[in-house]
Amino acid sequence: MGPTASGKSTLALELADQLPVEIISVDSALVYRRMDIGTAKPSEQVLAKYPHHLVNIREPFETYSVAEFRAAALAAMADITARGKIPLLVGGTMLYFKALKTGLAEMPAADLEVRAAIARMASEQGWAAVHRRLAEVDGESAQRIHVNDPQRLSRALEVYELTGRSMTEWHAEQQQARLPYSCCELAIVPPDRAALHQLIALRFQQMLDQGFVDEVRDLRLQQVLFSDLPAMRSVGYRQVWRYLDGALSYAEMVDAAVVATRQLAKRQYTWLRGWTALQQIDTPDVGQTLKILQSNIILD
RNA sequence: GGCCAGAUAGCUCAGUCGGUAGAGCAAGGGAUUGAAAAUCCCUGUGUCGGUGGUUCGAUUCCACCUCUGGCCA
Repeated sequence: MGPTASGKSTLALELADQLPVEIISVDSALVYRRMDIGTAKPSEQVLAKYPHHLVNIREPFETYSVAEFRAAALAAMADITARGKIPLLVGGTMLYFKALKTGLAEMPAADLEVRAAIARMASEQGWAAVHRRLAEVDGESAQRIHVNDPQRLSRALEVYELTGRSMTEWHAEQQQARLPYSCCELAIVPPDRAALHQLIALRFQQMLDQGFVDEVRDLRLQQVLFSDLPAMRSVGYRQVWRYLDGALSYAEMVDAAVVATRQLAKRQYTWLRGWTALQQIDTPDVGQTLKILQSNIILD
């Protein structure tokens, strides 16, 4: 684990050179095909040499979810271990790691029709009305979820509409998932935030040099995409989209994208600070990482 | 060189009829259960350009200076 631009991918490849591992990507953006430059996806050559699971498995107009990730990751882990290898989970989508570690309640998947109905209610009566409605059917969730958080309000009400039971009830029933593996939970946590910020700006400039704007332009030409698709809301893609719409100048786009990346990194730090049983390293150092893995008896 | 406008938070700017100031953005902290690179919540930020004057009291009024922009020469 680790914040964006901390060197996770490179470290993973170096580990793969020395250990019998297969990489499973834990990343909500790498799942999308044709979103390569802006997601800092490993090159085709690298992907060919080092098999990556859960990369390039969706079209940009499709959705993905933490539940789909969890199921696919568990399947990949079973497959990899059955072949006598070690799964190496690498990525920065902390909710996915969390779901893998502690499981998910057995609630139904998203339902587009119900979501549309809730969105209609919100546009007609406001999100405060949705919040009041949620309070009627699931007081605990209504208390937990802020009135201004449309995404969570919508989901909580959606679960009730779909099942007639509150999200709170579903959560209460959830059983602790135990992964049938011994795990080493390791994060790269760069101690110098300012240095990481510099790296983030540098990396975005490199993405632009590699033709990131053209990548987004081509996506818009080739597929029917909307700015509110999850894929197009990703860091960088959202800002380039607005630039191509003429809503931002080039300089504004660059600035906004770098800012959004910094803010992503900050949220990742927050996840990591609260992570229990976390091994931490300052830099993506292979030697140090191998030592930590050995002392955790992961390796024989 | 002259005239005009400006100088206030990291940035863009508002404001104080004279009682030492506040928005947005940035930043920092937090939340996070099928959209999570998402979506939210909380919190500061300060020699109010410098020096003098008037005043009980000046960031606010006055003078000079410095810098920036515009116009004129």
